[in-house]
Parts: sequence; structure tokens; C-alpha cells
Amino acid sequence: MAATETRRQITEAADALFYERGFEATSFADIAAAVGLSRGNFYYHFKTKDEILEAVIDLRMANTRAMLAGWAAGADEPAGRIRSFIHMLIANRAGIMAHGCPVGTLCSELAKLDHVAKDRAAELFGLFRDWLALQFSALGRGDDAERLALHLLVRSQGIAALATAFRDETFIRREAAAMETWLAGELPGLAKSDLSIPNA
Amino acid sequence: MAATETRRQITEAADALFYERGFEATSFADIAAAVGLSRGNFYYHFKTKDEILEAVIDLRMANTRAMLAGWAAGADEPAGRIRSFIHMLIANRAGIMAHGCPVGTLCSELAKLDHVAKDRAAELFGLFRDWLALQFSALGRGDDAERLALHLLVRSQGIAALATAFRDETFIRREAAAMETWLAGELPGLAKSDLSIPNA
DNA sequence: GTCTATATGGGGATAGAC
DNA sequence: GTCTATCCCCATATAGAC
Repeated sequence: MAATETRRQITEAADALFYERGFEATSFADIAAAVGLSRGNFYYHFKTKDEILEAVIDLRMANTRAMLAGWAAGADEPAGRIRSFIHMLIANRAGIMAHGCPVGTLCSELAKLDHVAKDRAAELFGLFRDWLALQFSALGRGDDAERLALHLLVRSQGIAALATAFRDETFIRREAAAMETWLAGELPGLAKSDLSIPNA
Repeated sequence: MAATETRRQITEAADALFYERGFEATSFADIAAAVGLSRGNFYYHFKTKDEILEAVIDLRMANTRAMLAGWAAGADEPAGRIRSFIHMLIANRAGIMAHGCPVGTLCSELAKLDHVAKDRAAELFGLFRDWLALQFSALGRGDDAERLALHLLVRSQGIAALATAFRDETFIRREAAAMETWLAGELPGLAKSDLSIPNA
């Protein structure tokens, strides 16, 4: 197999395992087994665990950018795009209840380890913050755009944290709906009908 | 030294280390060194790591109950008690920026490990939820008490998660203030002056 | 590029002397 | 109750054959 393809497979397997089990709790052997590779060969592709982490963060940055671009393409109005962000909580509820938010839990773990990559992981939050701020700016809230963006991140992170602890789907839906109500209040020009709660 | 006293010291050292470095990342040797004990002797007091975790959760439950009782004793009005909860974010900001919320990060780590104690750790959230709900009930919001309590937990958890990632103290103060504004809006009978932002 | 075999270190955990 | 010595396993990481 081509080295780049194997590297891609390793990175994707590590991405999933880091999310499901955590960075420290995932061993080389776990990743190698997931890809169907021997431990020895593994080191041909990645020399250290930190190198894998770097590749995983790069992958998540790329995936996040693609997701945000998809949301932007999927809705003409900034309010609808923000709703896509909120809806993510419902769409990913199973994973969130089992393993939390991939971004928040990674940042938290790396902060405790005082890992060199902790700031790079925080840039994942930065992507969401900047993208949300852009939508609020387009809605005429330029002065408050970053504050409003961070407030949405706060609530989504809090929902994820408590959903992991209590594993209560109703709670997620209710708090997501409350976020939409808040959004409507911040954007008085918006029609109520544009802010119904997603069911998917 | 008396066994109970040594056990207490171990539990407190483990409590701090689990918070600062995480449960998995903390080794027996780390805890033993913090207490000034040999590894061998360590096993006289705790047979397994899970046993230490259990003791740490018990300690945190007791400490949390004591803190909540202190807040109740320190303010006659339920609104002031809730403000004590919000103020905790400011008071603990240094620790939160470095290591996150002790409750949220422990629940998150144990969930990923699928650890047997994950539900016991979630009961720490339960203590806050029930205590906050009690205050809202006393304020005549009995029907919504749990929902309002969980909303406060959501926002405090989200603030902790993002504060850890961005290490921005201004952000913490601003979001804490926003929580107080929200609280004022939920309790229309409350005087504005009762809801000023703590500075400590 | 992939494998097996292996080095090395640290983790949890135990035995037994004092 | 405390210590030293030790066991075993699994982790990261390397060497070298194929």
C-alpha cells in the first residue's frame, strides 16, 4: 500500500480512538490493530505519539473547515447557518453522550497533560468562534460578533459536558431549543418560523 | 502515623493530582511521592487505583456538600446563594484556566474510559443540580427549578471548557456577568442591585 | 513497506523483612 | 505501619530480516 494512504488510515483510526477513549488511553497497539498493521511497521509511518496527535489535529482542522463550508453552502441566511451549528448537538447526540465533544474533551485532556499541542487543539475552537462571529457580523452584530459566537460555544460545550454525565437526550434537545430561542432574541428581525427546533 | 490519617493524606493528594493531571496520567508513584510514602507501604492503605478513585469521589462529595451548605449559610436569599455558585467561576479562575472544572473533567475522562465509577462521579453534578433547583423552588420557580438549575450548570461547564482552551480571564468575567443578567431576567422580582458582578 | 524480535522504561501490584 | 525488593505486564520505541 502507498505510504500516504496508510498514513491517512492511521490518522483516521487515531482520530476515532482519541475521541472514543482519549489520547493517553489509546496505545500504538490499539491504532495498529484498528488499521490491521504490525506495531513494527507502524513506526515507519509515525515516529512518536505526538506526531500522530499533530496529524489528528490537522485532520480535524481540515474536517472542521469542510463542515463549516458545508453549512455555509447549505443555507443562504446567516441565521440558518448558525442553526446548523446548534443542530450539530442533536445530530451527534449519541457520540456526545458516550464521549463528549471531540474538541472540548481533547483540549481538556491536553491542558491537564500540559501538552505542547494544547494550543493547536484550541485552534479548533477558534475555527468555530471565527465562523460563528462571521455569521453574526453578516447579521449586523459586528460589534458583538465574537462575544455572541463565544456564548454559543459556551452553551454547546456545557450541553456536551452534562449530556456525557447524565446521558439524557431530552436534556440536549431542550437546551438546544433554548439556544435557538436565545438566538431569536438576539436577532429581532428574524421570523419565529425560521427558528423551529430540528428533529433529526 | 495512624492509618486513618495517612489514608486521608493519600486521598487529598490524589484529589489534587487527579484534578491537575487527570486520573489515568496520575501514577501510584506520583501520589506516594506527594505524601512522602514508599510505594510498598502505599498498598497497605489502598489495594487498587479504583479504590483511590472511589475515596476521592467520596471526598469530593463531602467537600461539595460542605461548600453548598456554606453558601446557604452565607446568604439568606436564594438569589444570593445562586450568585455564590456563579461567583465560584471567578474565585477558581486560575485553576479552571489551567485544569478545567474538577467535576466536568473527571466525568469526561471516566466516560471515555467507560469506568465503573463514571455514574458516581456524575452524582457530583447531581449535588449542584439539586441544590440549585432547591434555590429556584424557594424563588417560586418550582415547576422549572430543575430546568433552570441545569441551565446554570450548562453555562458554567461551557465557561470552564472554553476558559481552559483560551485561558482568557476577561471572557470568564464577561460570561459570569451574563449568567447574572440571565438570572435577573428569570427572577423579575429581584432588585438589579442584588446582581452586581463579583470582583474577587 | 512490511514483518518479527527485541530493548527499555514505567505502570500496577505483591511478598516478606523490620 | 513502613520499608525494600521484586514480579509481571504493557507502553513506547528500535533493529534488522524480508
